[in-house]
Amino acid sequence: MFDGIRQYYQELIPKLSDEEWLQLENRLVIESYPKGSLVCREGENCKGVYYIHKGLARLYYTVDGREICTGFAKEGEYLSEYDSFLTQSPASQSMDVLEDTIIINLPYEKMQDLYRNYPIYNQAGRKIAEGLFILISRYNTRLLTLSPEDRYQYIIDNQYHLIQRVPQYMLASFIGISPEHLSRIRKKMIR
Amino acid sequence: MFDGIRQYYQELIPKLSDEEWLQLENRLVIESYPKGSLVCREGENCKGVYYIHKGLARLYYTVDGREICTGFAKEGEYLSEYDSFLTQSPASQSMDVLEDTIIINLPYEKMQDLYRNYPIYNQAGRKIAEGLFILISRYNTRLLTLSPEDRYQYIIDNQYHLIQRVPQYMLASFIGISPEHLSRIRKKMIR
DNA sequence: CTTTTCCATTAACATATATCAAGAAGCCAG
DNA sequence: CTGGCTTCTTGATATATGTTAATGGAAAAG
Repeated sequence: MFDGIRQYYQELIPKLSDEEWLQLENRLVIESYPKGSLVCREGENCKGVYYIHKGLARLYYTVDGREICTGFAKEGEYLSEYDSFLTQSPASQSMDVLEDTIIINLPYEKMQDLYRNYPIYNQAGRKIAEGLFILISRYNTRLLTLSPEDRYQYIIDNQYHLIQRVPQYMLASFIGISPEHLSRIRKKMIR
Repeated sequence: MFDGIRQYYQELIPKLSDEEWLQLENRLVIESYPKGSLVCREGENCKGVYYIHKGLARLYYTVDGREICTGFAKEGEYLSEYDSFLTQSPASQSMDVLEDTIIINLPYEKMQDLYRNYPIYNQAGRKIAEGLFILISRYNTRLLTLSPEDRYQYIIDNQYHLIQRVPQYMLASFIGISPEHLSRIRKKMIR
């Protein structure tokens, strides 16, 4: 069960000891979410950082009753409304799962506890934050510098699993356009 | 000279010792940039994280010969093409200064050196990365969920110094619209 | 299976925002 | 001062993209 996540941390902290790992493992919580269910809700404090053991999760804003997706995570990846998690303030995005999903959750209090008592985890925390920064920064770059068509092409080239597992109208909002417009772009690209 | 930046780190690491601080101070480099000069250029590896001691710096993409601003930093704030800095890969944005500016630079190698020999700085690195994540994440939120008019209003309410120190056409690209459109929005808001 | 719901496509139309072009205003340099 | 940059404004026009609505197919539910 914990093999994947242990390897994940082992790569962040090469010299992680068995004892230190055990301290983390003892703080992890396994949670199971049926397809379509909410992991955390906009307006509430995000209670964890979520490692996806199996399944697919999504992060999204709700604006005027419409959903705008900003991120997805599949097996072996992390996802969280990290702003809300870090500041323990109301989230501006919700998180739900698009398939039956098993999550390994590191709750906020446990994580602070870990930082305090096992300072080596600051190194993991640093690299996680750095990784999330790079992720959102590149997402931003694509939104600001590429055309809608090129943004879709980027997904085809680099995140093809999303094309297979995520409904097209969600991908449309992910690249910042309407579902109808994406449909037209696809039609044009086929020619 | 180093008072501001020392206090900055002291807040990130409350129990920072004099010895540890000295190790950081010895690695800092003071740099002076005349108004309009480049701190780092798109396509090149970003060599530092820059603490602004005096002046005003800006981060921007160049797309089809046009500049798109994504961030500003004034005295007491940090700025960097952090993706490029962390990965030591070509930057997708350039950084320049809008006024005569004095920067305190922590170069990449020195920072890695610090992480290795003084692990406590992982805590500072974590908090800096977390802070930068929150910054870009909220910028993203505003771009995706607010109207152009509300994004401009946000600057008036929360970053008024930008209105005073940054040319309007740069602010326009910062909120994701053309200079002409911002001019019209301003006209409408005056009424 | 059959029914319902969800999703993708297509077309006609609407609109926000960009672009182009010109002039006015402010500001710096000689 | 005065002439030249740079920036801001304004108007006319263009266009990318959104919106609305209808259709058909696929997938899920019973």
